[in-house]
Amino acid sequence: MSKPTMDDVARRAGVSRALVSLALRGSPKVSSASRLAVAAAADELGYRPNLNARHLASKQTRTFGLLINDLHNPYFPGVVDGVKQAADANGYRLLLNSAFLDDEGERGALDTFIDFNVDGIILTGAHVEASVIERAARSVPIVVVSRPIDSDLLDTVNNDDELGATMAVEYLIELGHRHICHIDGGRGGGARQRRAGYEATMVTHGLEPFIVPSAFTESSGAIAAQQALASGREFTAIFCGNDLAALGALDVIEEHGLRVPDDVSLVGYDNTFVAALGHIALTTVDQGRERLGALAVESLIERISGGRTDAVHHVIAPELVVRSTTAPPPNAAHHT
Amino acid sequence: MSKPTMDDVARRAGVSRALVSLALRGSPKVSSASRLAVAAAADELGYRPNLNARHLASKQTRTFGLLINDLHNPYFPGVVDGVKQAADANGYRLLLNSAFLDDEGERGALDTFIDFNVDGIILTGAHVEASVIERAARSVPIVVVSRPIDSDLLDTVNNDDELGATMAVEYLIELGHRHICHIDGGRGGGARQRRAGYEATMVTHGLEPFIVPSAFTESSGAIAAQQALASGREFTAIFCGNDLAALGALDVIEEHGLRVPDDVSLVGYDNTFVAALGHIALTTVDQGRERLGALAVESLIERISGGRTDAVHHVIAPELVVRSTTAPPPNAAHHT
DNA sequence: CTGAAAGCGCTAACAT
DNA sequence: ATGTTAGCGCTTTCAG
Repeated sequence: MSKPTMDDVARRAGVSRALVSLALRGSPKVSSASRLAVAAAADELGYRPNLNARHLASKQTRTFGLLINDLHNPYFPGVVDGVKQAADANGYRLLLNSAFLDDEGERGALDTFIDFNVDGIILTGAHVEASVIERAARSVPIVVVSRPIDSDLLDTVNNDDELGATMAVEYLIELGHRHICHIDGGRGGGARQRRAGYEATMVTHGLEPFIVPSAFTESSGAIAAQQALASGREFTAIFCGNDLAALGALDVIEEHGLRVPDDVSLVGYDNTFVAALGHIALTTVDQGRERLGALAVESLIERISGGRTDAVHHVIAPELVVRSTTAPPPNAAHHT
Repeated sequence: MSKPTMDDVARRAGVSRALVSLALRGSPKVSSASRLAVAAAADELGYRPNLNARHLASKQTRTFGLLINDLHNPYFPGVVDGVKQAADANGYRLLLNSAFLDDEGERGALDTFIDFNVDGIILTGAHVEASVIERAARSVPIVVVSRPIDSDLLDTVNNDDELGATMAVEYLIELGHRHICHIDGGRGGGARQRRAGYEATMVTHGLEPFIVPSAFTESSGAIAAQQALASGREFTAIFCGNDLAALGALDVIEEHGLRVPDDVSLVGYDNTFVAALGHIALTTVDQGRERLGALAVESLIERISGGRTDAVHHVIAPELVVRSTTAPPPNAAHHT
């Protein structure tokens, strides 16, 4: 005796299969007598609807595909939380896929979502070319989180990276820093905007930008810090593309016998839990990641149920979180 | 013009639908001529098979459900990596679900997996009662990672938590510690075994156990450390249930003006990336999490393709990773 | 309010 | 090697 089907329930309840379908989904056009009979029968049989059959017949899955690139980056769980909560609240399931940082994998994950007939896709941390995402967006609503993409085929949800970077750099300048290095985030989501914010702010203040290319990982942050130190260029502060890179930089700086923040100030981005550890206490910028996740779901639902078809690009304001890795530069006294 | 179906491909290639099905799945009983014609037609049409239809018809999904409880714990991404890699290698897709730490959610996630008809389920970090999991295991192969469960309905994959704990405590004892506190992991996977290892080792060495109940999170670790400190009981070292708890404890210890490892030695469990940060340099125990993930997939495949039906419980050896949070106790000189 | 009938797009015998 | 014929389990018109 394998799993009971809807027919079994119908037979047991003494009604037709169609009615069972309606009753189980709480349709208003079912008498309460039948409704009860069906519920009882389903319960006794331990009936569970076969989702594949349902999805095939209804052509919708009440499921969102969520593609996360780097599960190792503690930034993402926060986004997932926001997405998950909003999805739950709206009766949507989540199909998660982490893609291991390679474009081929991301493309494949997108295709799989579409083949599965998800009702919408949320991408975060995806590196794949925008055109690939746009192509996919023709068959299903897509929203991209934490990566600004200028497209009218899909929605995006971001914090204002440029503003966040500006806030961080302005803060360092206020502290008295003149030589501020930026370890950038390479292809990472929002990295370009943060770099732009850094650059513009430096220029505005008549300071010379000093950018070391890197990525959103600890190891690349370490390498970049290494290079910055080896370059011989003077700097008293580093603004890193994200927290992870800052962590890597922190290690290298201390290995070189320099102290943070006494010799070098350090600022990250994302306000991940690691930044909050008392032992690290990294000054950083908070994106409001739960909020971003929730907005992503809302966007999708607007398209699905609200019939919206034009793209919306959400931008929320980031927040500077000052902790203990920032202080006036060592020679601040001379400058005042 | 909506998505092309298999019929469209068949028509275009001038063959029957069944043949398209076979050709597309690389069956050997298709002439290379047809194979080519089908491939060409599919390509021109941009055909993609509808997975829901396929799954419904074939009654299998080539998909594993992966349930992770706490996405915020950096331990899990490692397991996911192992799982993902092994799944890819064997042509299985992954359906991830993070469950937000509540039993109801976990139960729901399990059901959803089953309703989706996944071919197997991998659970990690799940707190839900074993009986719930066992019930689910009657309809689909299940393997539980990093939580020892004595059941012959499902497989488990674990590191030897008791051994790992023993190694950690033995190491502290060797360093000269006599008063070692254990901040335990409560309901967390493997927590009971680690506690047992701690307790047994202490007793073996004629030392008195000092256990503070806690959980696998940073905040609970902090609270527990607070309690340990407030208790007035003497201790020169703490063995924590996992890295996260150790991080929380570390903060509290330092807030109390004590230094690690000079005043208090600290050991974690899991060897997450945070432990490896130069700035933290936490002594900890490595479970070999990628390996655990890979073994989980292997177990599932043995049941699915190998026809295995009796339960297998894998236990792999953990490894002590000594870093900088451990040192002889402050008064070591007196003891020698 | 309820039932009958026709698919959803694919796979899987069974023939040929 | 290829085509025919049934379904998989559900939803959804359409009558009544």
